[in-house]
Amino acid sequence: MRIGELAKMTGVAPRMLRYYEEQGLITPRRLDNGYRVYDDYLIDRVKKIRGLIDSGIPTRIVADILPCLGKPQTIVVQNADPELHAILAEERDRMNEKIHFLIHNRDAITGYLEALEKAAATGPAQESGLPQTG
Amino acid sequence: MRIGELAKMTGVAPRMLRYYEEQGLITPRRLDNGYRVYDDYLIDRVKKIRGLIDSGIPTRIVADILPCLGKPQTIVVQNADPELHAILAEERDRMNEKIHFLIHNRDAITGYLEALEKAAATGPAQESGLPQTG
DNA sequence: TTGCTCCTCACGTCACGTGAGGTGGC
DNA sequence: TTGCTCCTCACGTCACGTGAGGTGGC
Repeated sequence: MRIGELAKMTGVAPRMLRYYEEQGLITPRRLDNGYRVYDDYLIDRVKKIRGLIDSGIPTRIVADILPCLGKPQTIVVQNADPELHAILAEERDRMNEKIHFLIHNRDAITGYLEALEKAAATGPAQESGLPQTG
Repeated sequence: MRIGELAKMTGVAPRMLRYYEEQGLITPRRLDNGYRVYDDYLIDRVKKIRGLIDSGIPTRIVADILPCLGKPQTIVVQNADPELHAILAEERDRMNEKIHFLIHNRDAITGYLEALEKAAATGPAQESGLPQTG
């Protein structure tokens, strides 16, 4: 499949797929005309890459983590150096913090939205209590 | 309080506090020597700013959302234009997606870490099954 | 003076977005 | 030819990090 189709399958823009290639996260083959060709298994890989980057993990660490997330049967744990363990544990903690923060903020925004809708239903000039952030 | 103390209280680097000021999110007073002075209530505000930016909300939208999250008793819902409602609803949805993604990735990483630790306990040369991402 | 904090540029980085200008295939 | 996709530069942006070079207060 070519870059446009992979972009549609994953929701990741072609520009970003080229960027991830530049960062060494994916290495598609090329046709004679220079067009990139992607195998089907890369759909999953790209989604994982997006998930990790979205989690705030920089590309060079994504490159370390990726082999841990694919083809579980073939991962030889012995190969994992202790440094990777530390990196992963740190990232997990950071992700936990982020999850809590996100939930907190989402609830605050949801509360405000509900107040807005209630106000719209009962008429204008209302005041709103809402959950506190911080 | 000065910038260094606020940085300690919030975990946000002085450079970032100056950046948020540049973006119009906080406006500290100044001493005669040019030093920034922050009131106590800004601790909370800075934490909220961090939370929102960490949620992937850009500073110019943070500026819109901030007044909704502080001093709940005094928010007059009437003042909120429908555009803000749409922005907030969109952000809430985005945050929900992100939360799910983060939880999924965290679980995958946690699973791998557990496999690593089990392998370390039972000896080397083990293989690891782990939860799939994607 | 020493050591700490603060200040303002100002350049670097990382993960993007967005063109410009050109080619390939139906 | 038209319309679509693809290509490679290459500059812009946003939220930062990291100095350089200098000042203020104990």
